Formats: sequence, structure tokens, C-alpha cells
Amino acid sequence: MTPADLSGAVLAAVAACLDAGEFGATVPSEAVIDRPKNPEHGDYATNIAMRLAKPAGKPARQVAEAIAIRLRETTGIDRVDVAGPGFLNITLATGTLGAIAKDIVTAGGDYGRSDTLAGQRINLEFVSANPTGPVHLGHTRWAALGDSLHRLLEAAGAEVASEHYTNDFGSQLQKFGASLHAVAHDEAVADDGYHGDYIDAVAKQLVDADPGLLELTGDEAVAAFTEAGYAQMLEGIQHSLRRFRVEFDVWFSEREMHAKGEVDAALERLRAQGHVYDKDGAVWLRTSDFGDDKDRVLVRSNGEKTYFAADAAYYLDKRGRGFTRCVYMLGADHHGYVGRLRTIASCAGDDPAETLDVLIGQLVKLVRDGEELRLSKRAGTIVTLDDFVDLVGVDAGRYSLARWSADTPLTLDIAEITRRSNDNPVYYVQYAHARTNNVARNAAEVGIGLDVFRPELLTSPYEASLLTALGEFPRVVATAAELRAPHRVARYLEDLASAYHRWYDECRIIPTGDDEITDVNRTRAWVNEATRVVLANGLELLGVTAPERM
RNA sequence: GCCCCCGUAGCUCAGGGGAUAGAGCACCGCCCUCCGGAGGCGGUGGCGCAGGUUCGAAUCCUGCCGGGGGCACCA
Repeated sequence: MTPADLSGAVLAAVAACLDAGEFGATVPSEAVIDRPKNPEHGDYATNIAMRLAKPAGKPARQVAEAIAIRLRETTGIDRVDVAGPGFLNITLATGTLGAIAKDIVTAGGDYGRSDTLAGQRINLEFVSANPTGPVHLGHTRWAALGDSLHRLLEAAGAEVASEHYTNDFGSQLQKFGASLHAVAHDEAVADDGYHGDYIDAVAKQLVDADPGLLELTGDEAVAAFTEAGYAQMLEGIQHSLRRFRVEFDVWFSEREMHAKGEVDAALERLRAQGHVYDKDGAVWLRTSDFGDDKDRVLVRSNGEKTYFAADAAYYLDKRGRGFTRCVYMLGADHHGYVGRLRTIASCAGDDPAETLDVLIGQLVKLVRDGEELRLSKRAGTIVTLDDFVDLVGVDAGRYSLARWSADTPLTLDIAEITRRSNDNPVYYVQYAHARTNNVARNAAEVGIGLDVFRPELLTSPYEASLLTALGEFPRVVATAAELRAPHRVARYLEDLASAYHRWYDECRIIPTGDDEITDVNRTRAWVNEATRVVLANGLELLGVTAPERM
């Protein structure tokens, strides 16, 4: 019996109470099923009686007693106790609880998938690194979280496209090209140009590949460096991300959007909807109508379209492609943009609460030997995605970034996240997975396979806590997707690994010495396999490998 | 001045109204006749402050204090 089944049973019991006139209320749409922290409180608990107490006009414990009487008649439920202010503490019959092991093994890679977000078409934009520099540590946090979220949303049944917006249009790219040009000619780079060490390296690479670049003069020369540098950086960005196991469905070019006239079309559309006006030679969007503190410029008096205009067009483009929801993952330094994105949506006639989801990620710091590794493009000591992967590896890197909520500033200690011991959550979880494989191999050698399954034999409290933990997985995936919080999956896997290790210590799959192999051992092999499945599925959602041996 | 995020153990952080607030690090201990000790068990120690909503608040609301980040005809 899964938590979802149990929820249904509880609601049925409530309905039976209402039919019998025990109290007046309506049947809620769902019953919240908790896993109590204290094992004395049963396998599961629900607070439904306390929620119904008010509409019923009766004390919660009285409501609970009435529900408990009905619930006790449910097949598979061993005990129902009313406790505290009106909790219903439920203990399942051992065979009922254990049955889930077989369900999980049968479902295999599909276990954890659901249709809770079915029908949603989600555009998920993240990283969107400017092609004027490498992918840095801030992007890397989003790369790990964004790619995991992509996997999570799909697992929850949504149709998802992950997208990287490449800002390959406008003055920044030109400044980048001018900087490369200057360095290649041993000239000083402008103060507002690009200065990192990588500029020297890229300029040298470009010239080595095409010495003719140095022969060009004037605007043509800068343009050539701009294009060659852009191509080089974009390829580098794509390579770095792929190495980090991050895949994008769409690489969106701002330049192409301009070329197709989409930005002009967007301006016209907004103008037709009455939100655009001209003042001081510039074109403005009346964002103040939607809560912004002042209006924003779309086209400057010199005729150049602002980044904001492109963003408006980009949003309209996404909606035009049929996405019902646009998720933006932005760094904390861009949070001022949230309001303006909402305004764009409002001006376009959308309800931002329905179509827009902006996630703000706080900064990441990397610490080694108690000292912060500096992240500063200007100083040329930028920490890049590639540096990060070189230092800690893809698995430890992805896991360490994905296990923390995006909205807290994060400090990672390199020594801590690369340690190969149980101190380190990524190895702790991976080791648990390797251990399930190892146990299965050893079990197979002595003739214990997945043939006999008698769940009523799984009577240990360690088994109960492992089995209820396994049963949580689909709900964890669904809520993590809904809250856009991949770290919940990581935390869950750590809990699961812990429950597994404890169970492994207490409940042997392979008998000791000359002890005979029994159906208990055979049934436990299913529990071991179910755990393997869930750990593998969970790690897959995080983009972390699940090794069979370590 | 206005806006956003964050204040939970000595440190890094989990806890989307529920029972005795958790994990790792650090510190102090314990467990290998037995499926991998990359494991298990135990101890020390905490919700910034003040109100409010609720049967019940770390969680929701308000104010204050502290930290971070934003408020361009830049991107």
C-alpha cells in the first residue's frame, strides 16, 4: 500500500463517517499522509481529523475516533491510534507495507514518474552565458540545478524544453571583439573592454588559426575578431556544459531573433496594445502601469533597441511557440529584472502568476584551505565551470551544487566535497547504490534471486522504515518538480541511503555461516533491489552517475 | 529612499502549519567470528528580536535589528 493508496483509504473512511452522520463536513480533495519521526507513532500519520474539526464543529479527537473506527476496517491496515491533539497514527499490516518492494522492482526506471504536471508545456531557460567569456561558477550552479530541474519536470509529466539564450547581439559582443583585436595587436584594451587572462589566450588562438586576421584593418578587422571570438566562445560554452552533462534542447540566438524582425514585431504588438509611447526621442514601455516604479526604454533616442526590448520579444517568442509556462533561472544580481519580466507578461495580456516563474539563485563561493577562490572577471581570476570540474569532478560538482536550495548563498569547501568517505553526501549515496549491487551479486552467487516474494516476512522495524522511505520517492519527485527544488531529491536520497545502511547492518540478505537460506532472505533480496532502483532513479534525476562498484 | 533574498548548533546548511526542530563538519566516546568500515551506534550544542493569525508557527502576516544583492536612453 502506497501513501497515495492510504490517502484514498482515509478519504473513504471520512466519507463513511459523513454517510453515517458522525459529523458534518465535506470530504477534502486529499488527505495529507506523513511519515512520523517517532516510530511509536506508526508507519504513517494523518492530520485530517484536526483539519475537519472546525467544519465539523466537534473536538478533533472525537472526529479522529470516528474516522479511526472506519479506517480500522480497511484491508491491510493493522492498527489505527488516535494520538496527541487528534493525529491518526496508522500501522500497516507487514505484508501490506512490504508489497511496495515488488511494485518498485516491477516499475524499474519508471518508479517515481508521475503525471502531476501533465499538460504543462514548460520553457526552462538557464545559464544563458554571454559568449564573451567562459562559463563561470555562478552559471555552474544554474547548470546543475537547471539540468536537474529539466529531468524532474519531465518525470512529473510536463513537456519541457531547456533553453540557452545567447546574447550575441549588441555592444557587449563588439567590446569583446575590440578587446581581442587590441590584444592581438599588442594595444591597450579599453577600460570598459574585457580584460581577463582568457582574452589573451583566445586572441592568440584566433591568430594562430588564421594569421590573416592581423592583416585586416578598421571596422572590418574588429568585426572579424568579434565573429571569430564569438564562435570560439560559444563552442567553448557548449563544450563545457556538455562535459558537465548539461544538455539544452534549444540554443536561442538573440541575433537571429533580431534578424527575423521579431523585436520590431514585438514593439508593434505592445504598441497596438496601448502600452508604448514616445518621449524625448525614445520609445518607452509603460511598465509603471503594472507596478514598476518608472517606465522603461525600449528604443533609445539614438535608434538602438535596448536589451529590455529584446527580452520582451523573447518572452513573446516563447509564448508564441506554445509554452504555457516560462521558467527563468537568474542570478541574484539580476533580481531587479523580475518585476520587468512580469510587466512584459502583463503588457502582453498574460497573467504573470500563471505563465512566469522566475527563480533567483544566490551567489556561490568556493573555499580551499579556508580561503576563498576569487571570482572576478576583471582581475582575470575567474573561477570557471571547467576549473570547477577539474577540481572536484562532474559527480561531486553536480551533486554538491544541487543539494542546496538556490535561494541561500552557498559556500563550498573543495576538500569537503571531494572527500571519499561518508562525510561526503555524494559518496555516501553513491556508495549505498554500489552496496546494493554488491549485495545482489553476492546473493546471486549463493543462489538467492528474485523468485520468492513473501512481504509478510518483512517484520523488522528497520525494514518498515526503509520500506516507507522507498514509498516516499514519487511524492518527493512530484513536490521537487512543483517547487522547482531539485535539492529535495538529494536530501531524500541521503535519508534513503541512511535507512538502507541501517537495514543492511541489522537485516542480513545472505545468511551467516551454515545458516540455511530462507524465504526471508529471498524476500529481502527484493527490498535490496527496490532500493537499488530508487537510488539509481534519484541519482539520474540529479545527473549524477550511479556506480555499480566503487 | 525604494525593491528582492537570507538570519536555525561553533561552521556549512535541511526543515513549503503538526507530535521531542534535523544532517554533515568540528569536538568526546563505542561497534569488525558475519553480505565492502566509502558502514553502524551514542554524547555535547540552536530557531535574530517583538507583536499578530491558528487548536497548533522555524514555517503565514506586520514592525524592528543584522547580512547579501539590486534600483540607467548598460547588458
